[in-house]
Amino acid sequence: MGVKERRDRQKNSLRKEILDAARDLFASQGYENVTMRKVAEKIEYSPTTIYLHFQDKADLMRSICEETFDRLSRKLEKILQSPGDPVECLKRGLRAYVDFGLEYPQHYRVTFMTPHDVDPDDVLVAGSAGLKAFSILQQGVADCIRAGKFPNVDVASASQALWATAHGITSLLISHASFPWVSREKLINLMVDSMLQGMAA
Amino acid sequence: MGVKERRDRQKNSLRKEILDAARDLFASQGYENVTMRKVAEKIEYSPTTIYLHFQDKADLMRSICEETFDRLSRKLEKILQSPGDPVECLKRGLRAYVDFGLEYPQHYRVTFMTPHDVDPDDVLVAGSAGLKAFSILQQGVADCIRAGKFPNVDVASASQALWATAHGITSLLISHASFPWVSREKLINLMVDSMLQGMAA
DNA sequence: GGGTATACTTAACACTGTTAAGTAGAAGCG
DNA sequence: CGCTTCTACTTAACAGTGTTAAGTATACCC
Repeated sequence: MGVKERRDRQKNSLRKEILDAARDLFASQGYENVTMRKVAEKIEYSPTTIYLHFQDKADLMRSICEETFDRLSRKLEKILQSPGDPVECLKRGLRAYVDFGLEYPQHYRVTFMTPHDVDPDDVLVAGSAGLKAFSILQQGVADCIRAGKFPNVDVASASQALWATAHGITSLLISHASFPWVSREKLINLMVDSMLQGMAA
Repeated sequence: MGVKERRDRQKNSLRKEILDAARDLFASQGYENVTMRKVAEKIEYSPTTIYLHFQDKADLMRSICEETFDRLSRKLEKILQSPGDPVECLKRGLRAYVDFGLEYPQHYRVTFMTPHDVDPDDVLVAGSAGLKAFSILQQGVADCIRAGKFPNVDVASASQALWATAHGITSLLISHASFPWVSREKLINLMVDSMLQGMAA
């Protein structure tokens, strides 16, 4: 019964084609400026074919964001589980977070800069890819606390504050790219260092 | 020649009616979910009438955001020019910034969480209302530096870092409202205090 | 009162995401 | 082989969007 398998393979390969085309378009033109018809034209199928593989436009974008954010999660895991001072690891993790956001601004925008929870059902589903990355950061914070590096703060507060810090600079650099920022390096260092120092106090 | 004046008055009053209707709708339903036809229906005019007073939908929203952010600017001016420790003033200013964003999430979203500068011409125009508020904060930072409170940091770096800090928590609370945040109070205090402490070090 | 400017509306365009209905062809089965 | 059924896909259409061009009634000016 290899027939069904071949069919599945074909179906999957078209799904991948759609994802590839959409990823390109979303990254270069932004979610709102990409139409289903544009994606369809790029893969040389009719627009409705996409709906055989994805529920709607948002679902298509979500799939792509999940892929991309999985890469961030893996990178963060590697960084935060590396040996050495946990605070130093955390610092490197936060930097990696910002770098990632700036490397995939469109994905970051859709995942973290767009309101997500009108529907209280899919709260967990909606930003799940992004929230997984956060939970890894949180684990890094927990390591620091366990090592006695952050007295007087709890895991939740500290990790949320550090997330908001990294998100603040990431999202502002994305939304106001042509603002006369000081050196990105300097800014990130100042923020991350100050915040980590605040946790350590 | 009071005729033209009366006409102007009438024209202005319709403009105000449009602004009032649109402000309501934008605040309650969000920019994307408000259509020109909805605004028109609310003021009981035809949709095209709006275009006699505003260039397009974005222009309408921009006018409203400018109004709203002007109120923030005035509030920040009052806070930052009040007597006492400039660092304490700055802290209160940052808190006011976050509170403002949470009070007008839709306005904040459009002004600060949406990319603005595809067109390099209207960089200054686009987020002008919001950027004015930033420049007032920057002045507060300058006061702190002048008072010798922030050694080892320059005005630009410090104010940008503090802006990003306030923006980080504001925008995350807006975009992920149903995330299990720790107490808002606690979070803002932790972030602002840590960052200010970092500047003071 | 006749001509002109003003304020507004109606109709339409080009486009969007999405769905319902239709079609060619392969698969399954006698 | 021949018939039916299922699968992958397309065509046509819907309801809606922001926006513009063309038309209309009314108030103003002389």
